[in-house]
Amino acid sequence: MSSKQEFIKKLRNSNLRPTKQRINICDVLFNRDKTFHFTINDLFNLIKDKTGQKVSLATVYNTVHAFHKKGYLKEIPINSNQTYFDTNVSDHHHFFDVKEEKLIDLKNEDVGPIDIQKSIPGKKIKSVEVLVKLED
Amino acid sequence: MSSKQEFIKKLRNSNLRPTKQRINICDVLFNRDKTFHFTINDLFNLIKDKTGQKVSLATVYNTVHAFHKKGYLKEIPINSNQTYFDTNVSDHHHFFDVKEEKLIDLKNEDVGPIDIQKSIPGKKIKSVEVLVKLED
DNA sequence: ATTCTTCTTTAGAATAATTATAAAAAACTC
DNA sequence: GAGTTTTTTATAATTATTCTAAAGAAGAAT
Repeated sequence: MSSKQEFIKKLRNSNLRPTKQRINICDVLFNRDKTFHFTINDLFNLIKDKTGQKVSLATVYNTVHAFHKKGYLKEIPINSNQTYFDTNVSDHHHFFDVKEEKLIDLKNEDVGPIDIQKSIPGKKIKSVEVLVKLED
Repeated sequence: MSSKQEFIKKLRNSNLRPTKQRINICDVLFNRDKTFHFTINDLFNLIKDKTGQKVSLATVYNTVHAFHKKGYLKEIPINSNQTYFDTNVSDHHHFFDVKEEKLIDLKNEDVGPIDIQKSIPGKKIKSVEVLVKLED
């Protein structure tokens, strides 16, 4: 299946029609080997750079949120003025280089199993995220 | 030592003069048994409620940031439009009840040791934070 | 205590990320 | 192709946070 067909499938699954703009967003997001960490603003600029076509900021927001809701993108819990997303939606953790404001993946093996020994009645665990901040 | 004397000490250590406003902020922050998780806006409103005196938002921001810099407050990495702080500056982790937008402390024993097996040349680990999201 | 200097408070303006709006354009249905 | 629904877009609105500058309070020196 060509990557364009995959994009269309992802969009349809997310209840989005496959428009030119959204295909361009997909092209930047999913047409890559390695995991991709980004802010909306990063993505907005990369679309212009890579596809030569401008997509409005509102469309970028809407599309990213739809993908996030569907599970094609993961939001990374981090303190920053901007929200960070990750195309790697598997269960994994992150380094955050505070100085450079850059994220680096940590494989699950790099951290080992995390066993939460406390529970809250009526609540279940949705996710466990480890953030390792790095300094020089 | 009275709590007021402690507040003054904390303020001096943070390079802040002990003003009436800042003492009121300290009163809400540090005059309590349990750990306190808050946003700036929470704190701003609690000062009015508890002390009956209004402190300007700018002063709350400035004071909280000075305490954070000095290590009297800890910032909690979490995805939210607002920044969360914690008066418990010891090494510990958090539950986050997504629905209620509420944080709950996890003792270190509740999580167990976290052994990061990967390292980045030239960088050292500043902190390791575990965030466990809860759902119903 | 008085004067002088430095720091602080404050309201309001500025900034920046995000969300909402509504009219024009594109996609889909028949 | 005609009609309906969705989408895009520029722009406005919202919200958290930071900045600013003038008036007030704290600290130091006398």
